[in-house]
Amino acid sequence: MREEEEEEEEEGSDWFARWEEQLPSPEELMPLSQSLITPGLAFAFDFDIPIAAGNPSPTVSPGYNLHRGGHALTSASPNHLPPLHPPPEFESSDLNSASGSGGAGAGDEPARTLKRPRLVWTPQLHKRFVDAVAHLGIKNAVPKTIMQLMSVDGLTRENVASHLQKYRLYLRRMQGLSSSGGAGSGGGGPISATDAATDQLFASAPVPHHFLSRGGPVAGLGAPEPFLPYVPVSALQHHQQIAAAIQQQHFHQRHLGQLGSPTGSGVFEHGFLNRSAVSPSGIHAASGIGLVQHTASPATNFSDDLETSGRGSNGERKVLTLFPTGEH
DNA sequence: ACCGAAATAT
DNA sequence: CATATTTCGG
Repeated sequence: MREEEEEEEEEGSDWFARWEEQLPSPEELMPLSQSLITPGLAFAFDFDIPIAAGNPSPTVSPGYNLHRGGHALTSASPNHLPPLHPPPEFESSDLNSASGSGGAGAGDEPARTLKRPRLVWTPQLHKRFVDAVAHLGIKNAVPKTIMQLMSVDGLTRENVASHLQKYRLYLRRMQGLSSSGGAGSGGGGPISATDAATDQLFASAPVPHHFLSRGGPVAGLGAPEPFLPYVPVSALQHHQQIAAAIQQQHFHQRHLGQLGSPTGSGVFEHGFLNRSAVSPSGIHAASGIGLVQHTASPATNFSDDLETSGRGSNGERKVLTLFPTGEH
């Protein structure tokens, strides 16, 4: 059979291996009404009381609401391993579905002045973003399309647009760099420090060859492929979102000073989409989620590909460097 | 209405 | 200080 030029997923991305088996219909997940975050998961972060042990309360119904209390949580521990007592079975539980379809019109949750916390772009998420863009072609890669292709719940056009903006700048930067020999210092560098930092994120994802400079529609085909699995969303998540919750609270622990490393502690701990959309439906949201079932592999699936920690602690900026920082 | 970049907020 | 969100213009 044909092999697309898929990006070979290294380490840990098993879902790629069998994604074709369960490949869900785009229509199924297209409707981003499902709340990816299951209530149970929500509890996950609710347990902020680590080890507290007690927590025998599967009773649910606490309202996954993330309390914005400031509690430190595992902050000191470099080890952000997922708590081992996560909700073993996060079924949909009850959750006030009530309205469900009955609500009909107007049902949508206005979210009551709920401000969206802050979306954290994780390498995984970014990866998806890049993949989507790659398949769409820079040309057609517009926020809306990308957003739809990514099929990530909670992701809004604005989110993508913003990221896309940065991404483009990033690409531009690299392009220009190669050619300009030394240049650089002369008129000042429009170089924003941001670039350097963003690099680490962008570097995490392989940049599709032709991204630089030209971006044509993928070979000009009329019917774009189904893109890759839309599913990873669930797989990607898992404990990460827990971290997200943490981050959500206010965890902004970066602050390294001018000499600190950008990747300081906690930068890579960010989580994932933390949006508990609270979709009333919740019914089988599992459409695309629960497919981790008949895979033969026992433990696997989720694997954290995040590592890059590299925190030197020595005060030297450690940038992941997949690309030469362009040392000038 | 949407994209794109700047400005602003966290 | 770095990032993400929001605002402004095309």
